[in-house]
Parts: sequence; structure tokens; C-alpha cells
Amino acid sequence: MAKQLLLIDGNSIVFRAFFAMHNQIDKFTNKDGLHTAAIYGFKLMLDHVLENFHPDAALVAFDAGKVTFRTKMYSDYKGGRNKTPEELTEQFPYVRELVKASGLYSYELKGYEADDIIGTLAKEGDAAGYETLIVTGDRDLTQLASDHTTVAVTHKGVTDTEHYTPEHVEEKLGITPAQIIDMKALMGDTSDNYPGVTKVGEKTALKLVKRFGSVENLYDNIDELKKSKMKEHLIEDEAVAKQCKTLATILRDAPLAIGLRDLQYTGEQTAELVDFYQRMGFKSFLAKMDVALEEDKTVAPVEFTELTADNLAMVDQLTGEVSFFLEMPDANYHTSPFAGFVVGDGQTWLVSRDTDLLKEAPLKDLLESTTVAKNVFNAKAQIVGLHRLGIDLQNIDFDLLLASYLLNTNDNSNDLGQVALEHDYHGVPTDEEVYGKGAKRAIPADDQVLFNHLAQKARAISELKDPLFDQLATNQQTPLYTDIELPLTRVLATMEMTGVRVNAQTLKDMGSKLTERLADIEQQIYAAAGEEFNINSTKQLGHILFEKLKLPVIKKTKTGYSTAVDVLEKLADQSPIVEQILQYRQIAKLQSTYITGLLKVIHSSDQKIHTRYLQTLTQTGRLSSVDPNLQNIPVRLPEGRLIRKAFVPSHDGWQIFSSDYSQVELRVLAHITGDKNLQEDFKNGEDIHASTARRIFHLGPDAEIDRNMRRRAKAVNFGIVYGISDYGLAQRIHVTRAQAHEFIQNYFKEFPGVKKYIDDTIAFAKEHGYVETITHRRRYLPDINAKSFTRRSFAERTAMNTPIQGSAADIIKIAMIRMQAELKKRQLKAQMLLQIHDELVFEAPAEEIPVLEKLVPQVMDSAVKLNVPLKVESKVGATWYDLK
DNA sequence: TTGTTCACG
DNA sequence: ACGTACGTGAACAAT
Repeated sequence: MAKQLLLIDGNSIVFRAFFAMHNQIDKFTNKDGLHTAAIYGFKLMLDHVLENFHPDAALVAFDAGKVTFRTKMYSDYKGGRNKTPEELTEQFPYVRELVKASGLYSYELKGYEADDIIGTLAKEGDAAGYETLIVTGDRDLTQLASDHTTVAVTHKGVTDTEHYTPEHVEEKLGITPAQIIDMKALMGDTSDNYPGVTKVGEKTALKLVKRFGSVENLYDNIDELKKSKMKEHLIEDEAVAKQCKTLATILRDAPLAIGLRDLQYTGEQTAELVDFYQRMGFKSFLAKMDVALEEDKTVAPVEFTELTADNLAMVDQLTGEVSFFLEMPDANYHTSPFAGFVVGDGQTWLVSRDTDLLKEAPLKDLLESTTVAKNVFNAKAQIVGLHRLGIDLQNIDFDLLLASYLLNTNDNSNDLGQVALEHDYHGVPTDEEVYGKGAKRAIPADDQVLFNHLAQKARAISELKDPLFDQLATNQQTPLYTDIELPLTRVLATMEMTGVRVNAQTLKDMGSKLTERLADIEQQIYAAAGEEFNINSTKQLGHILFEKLKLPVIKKTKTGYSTAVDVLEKLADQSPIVEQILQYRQIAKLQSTYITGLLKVIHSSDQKIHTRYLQTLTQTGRLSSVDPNLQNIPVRLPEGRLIRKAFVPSHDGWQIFSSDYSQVELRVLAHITGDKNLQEDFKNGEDIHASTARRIFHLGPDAEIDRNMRRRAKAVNFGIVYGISDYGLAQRIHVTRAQAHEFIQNYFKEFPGVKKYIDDTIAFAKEHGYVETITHRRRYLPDINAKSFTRRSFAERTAMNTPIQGSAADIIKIAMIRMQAELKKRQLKAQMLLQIHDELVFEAPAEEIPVLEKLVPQVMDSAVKLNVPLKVESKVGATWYDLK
């Protein structure tokens, strides 16, 4: 077998690697802050090549600076290029080190480009009977392809390559590799900045090369061309074309100081590579070699002083802003015990288990001071926890959890140590590491262990403040943090602490009735099945329906038969048991989640439910609600809706008041797409689903819209917002896929702005790796360029949905902050209780209802200025059920 | 802990 | 040919 020679175009691969990973450039840095994306990508490419190609000799060629024989000949050669970014230039020395550790030679020659080194060695290889593989990111090198030399050009990224052999060049362009030079001479090269012949591009150049064979032959026989503008240009630019040919020609006889015999490849230098990976922080490469990354464990120890009743005066030594952390071991900070606290200024850290000390003057005054700034982790938890101790935490400046969430919604741990690690800060372990997990989790009995952990937490908050603020500023997210999310934290804390009154007796009465009905249906099901079984078990239910009763299988899940509603609905006419199961499910859900579930979380002290809003969880900027979830209380079905009767005002003579945005997501869509038709429909105050039906079904302005048409149009509108597929739409509205496809096509024809927005947004996401809302809330989409169709498609749908859902979330957040301020300013007794994505629920004395009826819609619809109006509808009633 | 189902916007 | 609408939380069964 012939010997093999590997030649790599170092500069072009490094550039490719760098720009391929450009959108995650800040993710690839080592602990010293060195950018490593290009180094990483280079090694990725190298490993990929060496999987299939086993060279006997190998070399990586680099350019040796700007000045080459080409620039001497033509001073504009490669002119006009942007300056290489600092983040890339700093990586070159390390790429060379990597090349060496990988067992390859590197070489550069003053006055010549990497191409010329490669061209010369490839020629030497051909002569010596080698099979040569050239790896490059630059298509120009394909001119070197020959019977024994293949040129691999990286496509997208660095591991996806296209192999150019003479046959492949012939197939693609219909010319020989050497003729690529002639083609380039005629057409020029914008990236290398030489012009070629005026008005001659790739198409014309190819035609001419195919006809005449070479530039020289073309000019020798120029008279054969018919009179034309092109001919004039050719004649005029003859000198240019000939000069460009020299520029485009890669040298095959550069005066190299090395030869093939100097390039023997004997494999990688394992020890050097491991050391190199350690310094670069390349975990995955180390893992391949079964070596773990040595974590930098050299964290400076943190010093702290235990605070007691006797040395409380030490608090007065704290100067300037302070970092503070109140430790609550349970996630639910409304009820969690307190385990201790830490407070300090970056120099001094004061710690204690005795949280009653916080009530003492020096600490209470400090925490309530409006002039001393506080830095914390999870401000909402701290506000609520301290409130339980009778302290009103004021002047919060930095919330590590909140800032981290805004910077990247994907890293959404609630653990301080974990969050710190996501920002490359290693100075604090996770709670799990210190407190244990599961049943073993406990606050350490050893003071030193607990105090050290608390002090480390406070230090992390303090040290991460500046870098995270800087990153927010870089992302243009400072106003989002300062004007929206941080003020919202206090609004949410107040809502949670206020809580909502729930009448336990109402729930219990409903519960007993449901229990009876459930027992009844249960017996009917057992009778129909001919045996008793656990109806709640999908496995047992599947067995009964599809094996014992032999009903047709409509859909399967990973683990067995699907018994979901849409499946059961299709089976309803086959056996009465199906309808009974649907009934059972509906009632069992109400009973377990909404009767017993809610009864469990009513606080006995005030008969109220205090949910927690998670402000740093969702990928879109919405809130979520837990312990319990008050954002999914039943409303759609009449039986479930009755649950809302239990939600009552907390004072006699008060009422429940609610306002919601009407079609806010579609209005946001109209705003950000700028679609004229959609905007017009909203400005005219139309029933948007009806007007959509009118457009996509091509109905006249006065035609009657029947309910079915409106229903279909509504489904299309939802589909557009969610990232539609014809299949999905067809499923939902029970039409054929072809019909669904036509509906979508009609929609895009009628609303071209929407179509353009979708395409532009996906393109933006592919280029930048993230999408944004109207307030610069950001969501990264790592899968947007994934190879897997499913993953990529999902990322594309979220790319277009997130700005819409997220901007709607931004709008209501702004409204909530303004609303809370208005209630305070007007000294109203009304309280904001709940937020349900597009709806705000209040309780208020009856006499304030007329005020709210004007005020709330006015605040909500003016929260932001869109180029379509926002519409708000209000209802009022004695309970949450009775709203009218 | 994971999967399924179902409640909401 | 791929496999299907976005964002959530809770209960329950089975591993």
C-alpha cells in the first residue's frame, strides 16, 4: 500500500473553527480567560481526519505574516480584510503547541502562504508515490487535486468535509483542477481582493475556460469571440487577467527548508496532550483518554467571625454595600426553618445560626437601610424569609440568581454553588455537596462546616456582582434587569405573602360528592371490564382495553398502549367503558389535584394559600407557580370550574376582580412582524379569528363566518404562534394533511409579513445562536444548527415562538410593576393576588371596584407602546367562580 | 427517578 | 425520510 501524506492548511482551519463556534465564543475559555474555541475545533478536525486516514508523514502549514511575494506583486492582495479579532490571534501559539503534542510538524515560510508550502509538498509527494490528503477550509486549494492528491474542504463547522478529486471537480464544474486557476483569474476573488475581468463572474468564467482551456489560449484566440460587451472587457483587462492568474496559482516549487523525509508521523505525544488539555480545560478530550479534568481546587480559604449577642457591634464595622444570605434549607421559603445567616462587605464575613439576632438593631437597621445596597441570591426568598422575622429588606442591588437567569435561561439551577460554577466561579460547593441529598440531607451540626459554607456563598455573591453586571450590559439587558425583573421580584414577594383566601369547607363538600360519584363510576367500570383493577394505572388499563376487550390500538407510547384522551375519544363508540373511564379520569383529577391537593396547602394561620412564583425558571420569561400551582386551576369544563367557588376574598364586603389581555400573543405577533394586514385587522377592532377566516378562506367582506370556519382559523392562528406543521394542524382540526397545508399556504399569502418574520427569526437564531424579546430577554438555542431533524425543527419552532410568548410575558410584567405602584400611590386597599400569564386577579373592597374597573385596564393596555392596540377585559364577582 | 396523563395560558 | 404546535406543574404508577 502506498505511503500516506497529510497536509493541513493551518490558518484556514483555525479561522473556520473560530467562526463556526463564534456564537458560543464566551463558552470556550479556559480558567485563565484564554479563548479556546479555535483550538478545540482544530483538534476536533484533526481527530476526525485521523479516524480514516493514517499518515506516514504529516505537516500543518501556516502563513508567515502579511507580506508575501503576492503582495509585492499586487499591493491590494488580501487587502480590505477585517482585522483578525484578538480572541483568535491569542489562540495561534496554542494551536502550534497542540500540533506538536499531536505528533505533527508545523512549518511556515517568510514571504509565502501556507498554500504554497502545501502545493510544493504535495508535488513532492506525488513524485515520491504518496497518497496525499490536503485538509483546508479554502476552496482555492482544490486546484491541487490530482490522481494521488485529494483535497478535503471543510463545509460547515470543521468536521464536515467535501472531498475533491479530479473526478469530483469534473463533476461539479466540468473542468480540470488546474483550470480552476484560469477560472479564478477571469472571475477574480473577493476574499483575496483581486478583481479578475470586469463583469465576468463564475458562470461566464466557466464557459470561457471550457471553450478555450486556459487564459493564454483564450487570448491567443480572442478573435473567435463574437463582438460583445464581454469581449471588450476581456480585451481591456487582458493584463489584469494574466496577473490574476499568477496570484491565483499556488506555487509548486517554493524554496522550503524541509522535505518529506523530515515529516515522519509517529502518533501523538500522550503525556504532552494530557497536560495541554488540562491547561485548556478540555474535558471531553480528557474523558476520551480516561483522564478527569483537574478542578482548580486552590480556592482561597474564607475567614469569618461568629456573631453573637455579645459582639453585635461588629456589624457597625461593615462599610459600603453588603452581601447577605439567609439560609433556608427547604425550597418553600414561606414555611422553611432558618438554618443561619451570613452578612459581610467583602472583607469581613459575619455568620451565625441564631437568626433572632437579625431582629436586633444593628442588623435590622442595616437590612432595612435604604442607603446601604444589598447583594443577595434569590431576592424574593430573602424578602419573604426576612419578612417572617419582622424585617423589611430594602435596597437590593444585585440578585445573583436573577442576573444569571437573564444571561442564560438554560442554566437555571436554584443552587448558589451550581450557579456560581456556571460562571466559572469555583469558590463555593453546592448545597448537595455540603448538606447531602435525599433522606440524608441535613444542616451540618459542626459550626465550622456550616459557617464556612455560608461565608463562601456570600463571597461568591460579592465577587460575581461586577462580572455579571458587565455581561448584562454587553447583552443590552441592564434595563431588563433594573427596570423590570428586579422591581418585579418585590411585587411577586408581596403577592405571595398576601396569599389568596380559600374556603376549605367548600372544597371538602365538593370532595365528598366527588368521592361518591367516583365510587359509582368505579363499580360500573369494574362491571364492564369483568374484573377489578387499578384504573389509574395506564398499564393495567391498557391491558383491559386492548387485550381483554380487544379494542383497536390507535397509538402507542414508549412503554405500551396510549390511553390519552384523544385516543379514548376515538374509541368512545366501541364500548361504554371508554366514556366511563373518561368520566373517572376527569373526576379523579379534580379530587386528587384540586380538592385534596389544595386542602393540603391552606395555611391554618390565615386560611390562605401562598403559592411561590418561580421567576427564574421558564425558557421564555413567563412565570411559573408551585406549591401549589395556581396558574392551572380548572376553568374550561363546568365541573372543574366549580373549584373556583372556593377562592374567595379575605374580607367581608370585598370582591374578586380580574382583568385579562385579549389575544395578546397575536397582537405581539402583529407588532413584531409588522404585517400590515394583521395590524389592520386589529386596528379595526375585528374578531381576529373571524377576520383570519375571511382572509384565508377567501370570503367576501360581508360573508357569514360559520362557527366551523372560525374554529379552523383560530387553530391556524394558534399554530402560527407555535411554529406550525401541516401534520399538527391536520390532527388538531381533523382535516387532511393536504387541506391543512393549503390553509397554511393561504395564511402566509395573506400575511406575508408573518412569513418573513418566521424566516428572518430562524436565520437570526442560526447565525447568533439565540433569539430575543422586545425587552432583550434572551433565549439560547443550542440545537438550532443540529444535524438531527427533530432537534433542529424543535429549535426552529421555539426560535419563532419565544419572542412572541416572551414579549407577552414582558408586557404583563411591566403592567404588574406599574399596577402595584398605582395601588400604593392611590392608597387603595385592593391587593394583587394572582398572575396567570395574561390575566391579573385582585381582591378589593366593593367601593374600590369602580376605581379598578378604570385603572387596571388603563395600566395594562398602556404598559408598552405597540403598533397595534392592546385590549383588556375585566370581570368582577363574589368568588373567582362568579366573575362576570 | 421516569413516564404518562391532564389541568392551565 | 425524518415526526410533528409553544410554555408550564402535579399526581400517580412503575422502575
